[in-house]
Amino acid sequence: MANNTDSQQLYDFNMAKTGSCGSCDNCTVRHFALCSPLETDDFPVMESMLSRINLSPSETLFYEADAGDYVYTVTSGYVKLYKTLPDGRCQITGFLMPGDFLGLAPQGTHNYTAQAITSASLCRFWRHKLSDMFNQFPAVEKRLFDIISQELLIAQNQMLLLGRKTSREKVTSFILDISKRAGRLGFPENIVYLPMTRSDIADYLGLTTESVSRVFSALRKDGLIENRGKDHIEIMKPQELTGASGEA
Amino acid sequence: MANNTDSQQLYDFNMAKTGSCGSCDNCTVRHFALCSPLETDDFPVMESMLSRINLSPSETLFYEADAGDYVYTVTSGYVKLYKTLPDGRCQITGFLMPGDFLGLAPQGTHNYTAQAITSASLCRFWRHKLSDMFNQFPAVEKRLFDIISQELLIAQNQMLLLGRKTSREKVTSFILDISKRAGRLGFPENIVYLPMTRSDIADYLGLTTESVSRVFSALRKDGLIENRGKDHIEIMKPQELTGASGEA
DNA sequence: CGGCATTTTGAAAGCTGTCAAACCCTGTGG
DNA sequence: CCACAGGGTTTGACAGCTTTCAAAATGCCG
Repeated sequence: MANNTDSQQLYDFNMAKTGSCGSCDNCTVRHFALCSPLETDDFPVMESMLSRINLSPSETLFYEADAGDYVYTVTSGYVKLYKTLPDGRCQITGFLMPGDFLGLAPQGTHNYTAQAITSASLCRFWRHKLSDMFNQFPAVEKRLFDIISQELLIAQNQMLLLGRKTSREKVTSFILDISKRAGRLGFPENIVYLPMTRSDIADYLGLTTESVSRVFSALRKDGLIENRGKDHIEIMKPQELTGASGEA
Repeated sequence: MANNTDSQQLYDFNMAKTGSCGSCDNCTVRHFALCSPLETDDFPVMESMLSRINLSPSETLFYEADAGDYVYTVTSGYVKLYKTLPDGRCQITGFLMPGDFLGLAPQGTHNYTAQAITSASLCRFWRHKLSDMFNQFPAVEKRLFDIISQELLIAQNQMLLLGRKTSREKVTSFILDISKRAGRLGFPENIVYLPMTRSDIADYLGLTTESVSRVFSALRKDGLIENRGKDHIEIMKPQELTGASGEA
C-alpha cells in the first residue's frame, strides 16, 4: 500500500497550482474558467470587481436564508452546499471544487448553506455589479448562463441518483463523479481525493454514514477500490465500478 | 362529495383561459410570462420566431439524448420530464404547467424526455434564434436567466425531498407544491388537480405506486384530504398538511 | 355489461436505518 | 516515548420503512 504522506503530497487539491488567472493571484485552475468562471479570455474581469476570501476547514461562508449579496468562485479547496430540515436532517446539494461557481440567489436570499470542507479560497463578486458586468461584457453573461444550465443538468442527474439508485450504485456513482471532475482539473482519475467525511457523503447521497461505510467496505472487499491513506482511494477496476453505478 | 363533472369543469387546466399573449393566440396564462417566459412587456416576442405544438395525452415531445434544437413554453396542459436508467427505473424531474419553460440543452442534446400527461400545447422557439433574440432584446436573456436560476433552486429543494423525507412527507410536499403552483395560475389552492398517474407521482417522489397509494389512503383516513372525482383532491386541513410535509 | 388499466389493499421480504460497541487515527500532554 | 482523549470510521445485531409480490376493487369506455 502506498505511503500516506506521498499520496497526500501528490494529489492534494489544496496544494495544486496549475497557473494564475492574471487578475487574481489566487487561482489554481487557470485553464478551466477560473479566478472566476465569469472571466473569459476575451473579457477579463477587472481586479476592482472582486475580492478574495479564505476559509478554514468547516468554516461557513454563508447560511441558508442569508442575504445573497455576493456570488463566488472556488479557487482552491473543497466546499459543500447543503440544506436542512427543521428537525436537523441534512441534504448536501453539491461538493464544489476549484473552478466551481456558487451563490446565485434568485429570490434575494440564499437557498443553501455554503461551508468549507478543507481550507479553501474563493473570489467574491458583489452581486449588484454583475449586471454592470453583463452590460459591459455580454460574453460574461453567456458564460454564466451556460454554467447555470450545466448545474441544472447535474441537479437532474442527482435527482435520478437520489430517487432511484441503490446504496451501492449511489456510492459508486459518487466516486466516479468526483474522479472525473478531478480529472478535468488535471489530476489522475484513478486516485480519488475524498476530504469530506462519511457523514458528508451520506448527506449527499441520501444515506447514513453506516450505509456509506458498509458500501466502501464491500467495494474494497470486491477489489474495486483500495484505500490510499486517510483521504484517498484508488480505483482498481474502473470498468466494474462503472458497471456498478447503475448507468450503461 | 362534489359531482365529478362539476369539479372537472371548474378546475380543469386544459380549459383555462385567462388571457392571450398578443403574439400567440394559444396562451392561457398571459399575466405570468407568456406565450413564452422569454417574452416581457417591454420586449414582445415576434410571431415569426415561434411555432405552436399540440400534444395528445402521453405523446412524447422529445426523448433524452435527442438533439436540443428547440426550447419550449407550455401554454396549456401538463407535461412531465423524466430520465431513465438502462434497466428501466425512472425518475421524473419535473411536472410542467402552463407558463413553464423547458428544453435548454447545454450540451447540445436533451438530458431528459418530455412527455405530455394531458392534452397540451406549447410554443416552440428555434434554439439558434435565441442568441439573436438575446442580442436584440437583452431583457429576454435576463428573464431566461432568472427562470433557470429558479429551476435550479427548485431542483435543490427536490433533492432535499428525495434524499431526506419520508414517504408521507414526500406526498404531502408534492400536494402542497402543485396546489401553490396552481394557485399562482389563478386556481383555488384547496382543490388540487392531479392528472398524473400514481405511478408518475411515485417516479417523481422516488417511491412505488403502492407506497404513494398507501399515503393517499392514510391522509384521507386522517381527514387531511378528500377525493373530488377521479383527478382532483380537496385539501381539508391545510395547516396539518403543511405540518406533515417536514418543513417548518 | 364486459374488458382493461389503474388504484387500493394485504402479507411478507428486503434494504437501509437505528442503536451500540469496537476500532482507528491524530493530536496532546505527561 | 507512551498514555490518553476525542472525533471519525467500521462492524454487528436488530428494527422498521418501503418495496415486492399478489389479489381484489374501482373506474373508464366501448
